This record gives sequence, structure tokens and C-alpha cells, in this order.
Amino acid sequence: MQPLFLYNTLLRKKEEFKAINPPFVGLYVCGPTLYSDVHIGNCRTFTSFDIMYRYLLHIGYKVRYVRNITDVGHMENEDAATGEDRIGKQARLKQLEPMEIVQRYSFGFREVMSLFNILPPSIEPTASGHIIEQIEMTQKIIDQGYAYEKDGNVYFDVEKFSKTNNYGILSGRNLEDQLNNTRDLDGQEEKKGRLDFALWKKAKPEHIMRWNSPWGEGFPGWHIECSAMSKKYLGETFDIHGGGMDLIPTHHTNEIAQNIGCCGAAPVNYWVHTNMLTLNGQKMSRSLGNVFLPAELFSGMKLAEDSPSATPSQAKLNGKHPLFEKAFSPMAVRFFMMQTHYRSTLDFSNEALQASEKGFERLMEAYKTLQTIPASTTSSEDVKGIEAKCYAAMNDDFNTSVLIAELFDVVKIINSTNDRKTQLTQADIDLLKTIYQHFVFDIMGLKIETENDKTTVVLDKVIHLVLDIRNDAKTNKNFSLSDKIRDNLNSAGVTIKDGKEGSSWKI
RNA sequence: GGUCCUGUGGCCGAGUGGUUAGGCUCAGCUCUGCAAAAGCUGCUACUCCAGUUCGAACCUGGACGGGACCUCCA
Repeated sequence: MQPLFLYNTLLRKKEEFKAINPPFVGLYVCGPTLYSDVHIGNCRTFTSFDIMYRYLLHIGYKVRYVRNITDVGHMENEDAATGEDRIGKQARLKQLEPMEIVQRYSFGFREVMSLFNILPPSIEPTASGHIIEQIEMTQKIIDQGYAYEKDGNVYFDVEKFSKTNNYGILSGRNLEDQLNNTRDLDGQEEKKGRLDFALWKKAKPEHIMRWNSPWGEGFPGWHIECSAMSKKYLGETFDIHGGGMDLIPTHHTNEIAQNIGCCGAAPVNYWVHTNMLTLNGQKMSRSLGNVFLPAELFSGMKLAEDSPSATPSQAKLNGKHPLFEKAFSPMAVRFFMMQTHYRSTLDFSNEALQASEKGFERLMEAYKTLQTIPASTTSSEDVKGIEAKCYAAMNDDFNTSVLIAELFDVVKIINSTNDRKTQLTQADIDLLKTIYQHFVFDIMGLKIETENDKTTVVLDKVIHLVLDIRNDAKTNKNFSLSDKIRDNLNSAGVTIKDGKEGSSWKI
């Protein structure tokens, strides 16, 4: 097993990963709230954890990866009297059942995840499917004395909890600062302390989603779902919990409090947080209104207006965002994301994306070249050393940025061997193929995008026929014909590359 | 206002107390009928000021700039 170091938000430093029950690993990541389309910022988080999941699997762990779907309980302006369940609100606005809202957006979510080649988690539980577990956990927290009921609402008693526990252990904030800096909000009267948060909310008459509970009809608070579901599927204490950095001060802080309040144990050994995605230097978020959707970026994502997976916003778009000169493939965007470490902010821009797209194409072209390069009796390159560096990069807190730099060394070796400037033994060529398989395809989750369907196979034959004709023309020094073929293919979107071993093409 | 992060060459973006990050762009060369591709070479940076050190972009302090969180947010 590779020695893996990861950055633990709890300690604010990297430490070596030790699983509780190796080779098993429990991984929980906070999933989306399906009241609208997932945006690119959400995708970055899920892509980052996809890499971690893939790497843990690759180095031999048996991972149970739980990523929830929030379909109830996620409030707008949680503490305000006007607070409203996000999904309930959408349902009211669109005159649909709440579950229709969730169903609609989960199609879109799954489609986007699959376009990004993000592996599905082992379990994808929904909050509404675990109401009983949430009620039980809430009751247990009350029994332990860390929560109280008031007029059908149940609140977590942060002040009481803080007497014996460090509430701000994850955020690094002390209680006094938080108390002094919390703004005045509505609906504070019935709570004992201003930091107290809801475990259970009483349903108003117009509220659609409601369940019976010991405290009357209502619905669960947002934070309790992750505690209840992670406890159910991964245990009272599990290995890794992830999510976006913006969840640290509230959601994850409260998860820790709930779990200790219920079970007397910290829920997680390693907290891992991904940084935000910015657009023109500003965080992309729904509240700022500067989000954009994968469909606005991707080429070929054509959803029919009446497709069940087409949310109204997706259907119109298809790779036409005003900020970007052209559409990009999902794999180019995935590669772009991995060029930045997951704990750094990632700024989306047209230029940066185009640079990544070219780099990605070069990486993939080299893989094709690798299939045909000649073997020598000796090697002039240290391929084993590169493989070791690739593992070292990933072991150092999943440093995909450094990994990619190592992989471009591989590209260099492949190309120069192809040009007969360096030599590789067959064993080294095979090892390079293994490196590609492991790091590019299995771990980074990239894939070659040209489909191997019938039309592609036929097209390949047709273009090779045309290239043969062009070659004959070149041999006969009929350059006007050969250039005409090349130019016309070019304008049709086919690029010709003349190499030592003949011509090749790509779209 | 409080807490915290950050400032790297034309652009994006790693990194470590002393050694080439990498990608993209640009220029020159090799190859080529020309071009593209590929290869080679060059452009060699670390906001500013002070300190610690034999030596700092990397540690400490300050200034200025950017950002995040403190309210829902991945």
C-alpha cells in the first residue's frame, strides 16, 4: 500500500492516512441539493473527490463512498422566520410535487456526472429516505441533553455543547468571536443561543413536505441528514469526510457537534475540503448569480426540449456561454480542473481553458503514438523513475498538478522516441502504457473522446483512402492537388499530420 | 467590523531554505516541396520594505493588492 499523505482540515496540515479498518475506507462527501441544475463549481468538488476515490481504489483500498442527495430540509435563510425549504419553494413556484423537482434535477445531475466521467458513489442516499434515522438521532441528542424542543422545533444547544467540547474545532473560530459577530436575525427569540441550529423544524400549514415526529409534524434540519446517513452507512466514526470549503464553518461544524452530541464520538478522522471555483476572480455561487452550467460550456451536449433530462435552462444552451469563444469537451474541462490543486482556487477563463485543451490533446496524441513506437535493445530513459514520481505526486495530498507535469515528461519521451532521438526497450514501452492506463485513465479518469462507433471506423478508412491519393500526388510532385486535398480536409475540420511513417489525421 | 487564506515570468499554475516545475503563448532552428505536427533552443519569474540566515520567492514582522468565511452556497 502506498503511503498516502493528505491535508486534514482539523489539524491544518498534511498527515499520513491511516484507515480505521484497512483495507476498508469509509468516505462521505456532501452531495448536491437538487433544487436547480448543478453548476461548474459543484462539478469541481465532485471531480476532486472522484480523483481521491479513484486513487484510493487504485492503491488497493476497498472504499465505501457515500454521497448524499439533499431533497429536503435545506433551508433558505435558515434562521429567519421566513425561512423556506429550497425544494419546497421550487415546487410551489413551478406548481409541481417536490419529488418532481428532485427527479428532474437528478436526471441532469447524473448526466453531468457521467459526462465528466465521475464514478458513481457506492451509496447515494437521500435525506427524505432517512427521516426515521434523523428523528432517532435528534431524539438521542435530546436525551443526551444537547438539544431542546420549543414549540415543535428542536434546536441544538451550542452553548451547552461548548462547555465540554470545542465547537469551533474545524473552523478554527472561538465561540466568543462567533457570538459577537453573528448578525441579528429574525426568529431568534425561541432559540436559547444565537448559534443554536435546527435539528427539526415545525411545518407551517402551507409546507408540503412534512412528517410525523415526537415533536409534531415537521421536517428535518439540513445538517442532521449527513450525520444520520454517514452514521448509518459508515459508522459512528469513519475515515474521510469531504465537501467544499464553504461548508466548514456551518454544516461540517454542526455535523461534528451532532455526532458527539449523539454518540460521544467525533464522526471523522480526516476532513478534506476543496477550494472554490472563481470566475474573473470572484467566487462562483448561486447567491452572486455568476454561476454557469456544464451545458453552457460543453460541445455536443444537445438536450431536446422535451427530454426528461433537459431542465429548461440546459435545453437552450449547448456550449454557448458569452465568456467563452468556443465550446469545450467535458474531458478538456476535467483536465483543466486537475491542473490546479484541489485546495487552490481555480479561476475559469477562456484563455486558461484553451491552453488546457491543447495540453490535453497533446497528452492524448502521445498515447496514440505510444502504440506504434519502435522498441530498442536498450533504453536511454528512466521510465521506472517517472512512475515512482507519479506515485509520489499523488501520495502528496493528491497533487494532480505535479502528476500532470510528470506525465508531460512521458509525452516528451514518447515523441522523441518516435523521432528516433531516444530509445526504449519493449519493457519500458509496456511500462509507459501501464503508466497511461493507471494515471491518465484510471486515476485522473480521462478518456479518449473519439467514439469507436461504426461511422468513425468508416470515416477513418475513407480519410486514409484520401490520404493515399494525396500521397500519390505528392510523389508525382502534383502539389496543387495534394494541397487542395489538405486544405479541403482542413476546412472540413480534419487536420493532417505528415510524419516520417506517413500521414495521420485528427478532427 | 472580526477570523482566515493569498500575491510566482505574456497567460494559467506547482513548488521547496541553496538544484529545470509543467501547460499555453511568442521567437529562432531541425525535419518537410510548402504548411501542420513533432523535436531542440531562447524568453528564467517569484508585490514592496525590513529582519533571521553563509544563503530566502520559500521563515519572521510590516505595508499595499486580491480572495474566502462570519447569512444559503460545492
